[in-house]
Amino acid sequence: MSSDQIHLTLPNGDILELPRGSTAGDVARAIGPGLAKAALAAVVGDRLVDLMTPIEVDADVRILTDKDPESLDVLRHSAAHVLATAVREMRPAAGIGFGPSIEEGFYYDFDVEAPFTPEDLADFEAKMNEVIDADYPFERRQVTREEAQELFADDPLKLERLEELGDDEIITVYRDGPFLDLCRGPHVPSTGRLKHIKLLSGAGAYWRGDEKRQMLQRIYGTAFVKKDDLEAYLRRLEEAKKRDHRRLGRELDLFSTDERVGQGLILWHAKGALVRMEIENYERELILRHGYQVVYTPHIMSEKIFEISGHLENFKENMFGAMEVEGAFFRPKPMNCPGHIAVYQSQQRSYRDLPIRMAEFGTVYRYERSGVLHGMLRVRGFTQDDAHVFCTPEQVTKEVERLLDLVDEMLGTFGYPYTIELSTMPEKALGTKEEWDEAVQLLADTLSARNVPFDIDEGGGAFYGPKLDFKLIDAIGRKWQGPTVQLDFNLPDRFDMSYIGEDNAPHRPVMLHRVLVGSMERFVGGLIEHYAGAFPTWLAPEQVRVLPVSEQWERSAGALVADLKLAGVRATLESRETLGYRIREAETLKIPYMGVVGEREASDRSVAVRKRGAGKKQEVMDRQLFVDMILEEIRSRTLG
RNA sequence: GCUCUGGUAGCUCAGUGGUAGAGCGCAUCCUUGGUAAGGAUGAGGCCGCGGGUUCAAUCCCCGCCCAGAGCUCCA
Repeated sequence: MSSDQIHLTLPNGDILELPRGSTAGDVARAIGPGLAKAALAAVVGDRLVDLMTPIEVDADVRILTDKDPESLDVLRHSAAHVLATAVREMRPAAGIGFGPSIEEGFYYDFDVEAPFTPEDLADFEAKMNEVIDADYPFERRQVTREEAQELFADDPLKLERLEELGDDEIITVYRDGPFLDLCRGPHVPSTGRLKHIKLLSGAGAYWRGDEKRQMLQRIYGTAFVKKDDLEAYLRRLEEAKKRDHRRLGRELDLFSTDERVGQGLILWHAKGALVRMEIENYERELILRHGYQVVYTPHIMSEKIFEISGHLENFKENMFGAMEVEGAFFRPKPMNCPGHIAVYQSQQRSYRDLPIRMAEFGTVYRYERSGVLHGMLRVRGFTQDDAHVFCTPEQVTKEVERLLDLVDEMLGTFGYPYTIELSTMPEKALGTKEEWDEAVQLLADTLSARNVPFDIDEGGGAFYGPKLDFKLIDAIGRKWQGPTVQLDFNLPDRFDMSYIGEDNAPHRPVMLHRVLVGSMERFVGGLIEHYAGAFPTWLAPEQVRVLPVSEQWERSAGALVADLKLAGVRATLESRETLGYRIREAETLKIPYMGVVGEREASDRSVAVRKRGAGKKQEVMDRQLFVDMILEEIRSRTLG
């Protein structure tokens, strides 16, 4: 076997022998002209590379075509270069920053005098299509540091990036037509391989994401292999817009904000409050069944307790300022844990008392910078369905398991599939590395023991402990922050918490923080989008709207409303305007059921039931059956 | 907080250096309807707030407040 040959193993097990330094493109050509033409990139070993990168050692090689999901990343990264190509053609003075592919597309940051207008984006997109039509090959070239410095002499941002590259790193540049970029790759073979691109928006972005650095102008776009995929993505953006909880919140009269009240503070209207109340009632019933006790603690507390808890040390920038009362300082609480600990410490605890599972719908206030506020999803005052489990070290695993069950039951009720992330020690943290490792291990073991899959979020823990984050997946596939379970080996120390053990000596309890919905505000905001405003009957603020065909049948219809109300169903009577108008209105308001009463129904005490979204497919049924059906639907919290 | 964009009737939005319009909604009247908009009439505006330029500002300029798209950060 000669040393200038390498052996490349293909996915089907075949081994190709090629000269050392051959590229993945050569591999594709060796396999066949069809694949050579279809190839976009390749995976060599475990590395994603382009077809121009030389291969120096024996490896497994897999050629990627537009059928492989990995090639989408490459495609989008190349699209970012094509964007920069277009921008540089039209604005030669534009400085260039970074241009990576991201989850749903790509962006490129430019250093320009003035922000881009929507018209600019349209022009750039047109230019991009010219670049694509020109089908410039992407040329990869390895260069020395000195060469690179010369090539990018006029691009200070690129020079800065170059500075950071270690001496042992390979420096490569990529050219497509007139545009040259410092870039690690990989790229598709030529610009003509990009078929379906779309520029989406422009916005400011700090250089290197650092708010102390200059603001660049970022252009977001996306690219897909297939036209259908691009169109489906754009449709999904439209769908997301339609579901926007701020818009539905107003249209359905669920909540509002008021600048006189202040930024990031939610006014729950009667209908929104009903949705929240149902969730709270459900959850209270759920947790009492799961062995929790419910407490209430004050909204403001003396600063002393936040000194003990470490919040003034670690969370101060998120806390509202102090208010002075008779020489003492008070603050709105940013978390509920200190209050719960104080309840725990109101008496001496025995191991026989543990575990104590203490819950509260606790309203907390956090100072959030104005720019991050967003509808109900990011606010300054919110109510957490907070709970703390105080237990012995031996009980932790069991308690975590119980929490997994609780979360599973709760999320099932709302129809959310979910994934789990385990977050580890962040930079700014209380406690020792050993305590953290122990806690992380315990959580991981508990999940593994039940065969629950999870991802690791390195450094994503809260400052006081590692956590499990449950990510909800909504009806259109978006991820939302869901329940969290956090282990805390720190607060018990800071508060010097104890319980008396079997040995008649004091011991330190373990503390678990957990939320299910997280914040009522964020959860309801998310639910509005998940259900697109069409709440399942048990949550719907108005469950049944009864419509007499004409005012003549108002008495009969009114009797039905009375029956429904008596049974505990939220029902209303609407008799103005035409029947068609009222049906349209009820559909628009996404009321789950309409009950139409006319001559026929009045005479035999029935009702024509029209279900939301079902159009003319209605069912005439006995009124008692109708009431029972609704009640059962509410009782079982049926979805959709 | 930063960059940009916006703020006109309850909502969605037009509009102009000479104090303002549409559709929906709302009110009243007519209509008494059979499954997604019946008709007529009418009310409703500190044109976000403060200052400046101007004979004159909703419009131009400055500051502030609020909202939106992002950046950074989070339940």
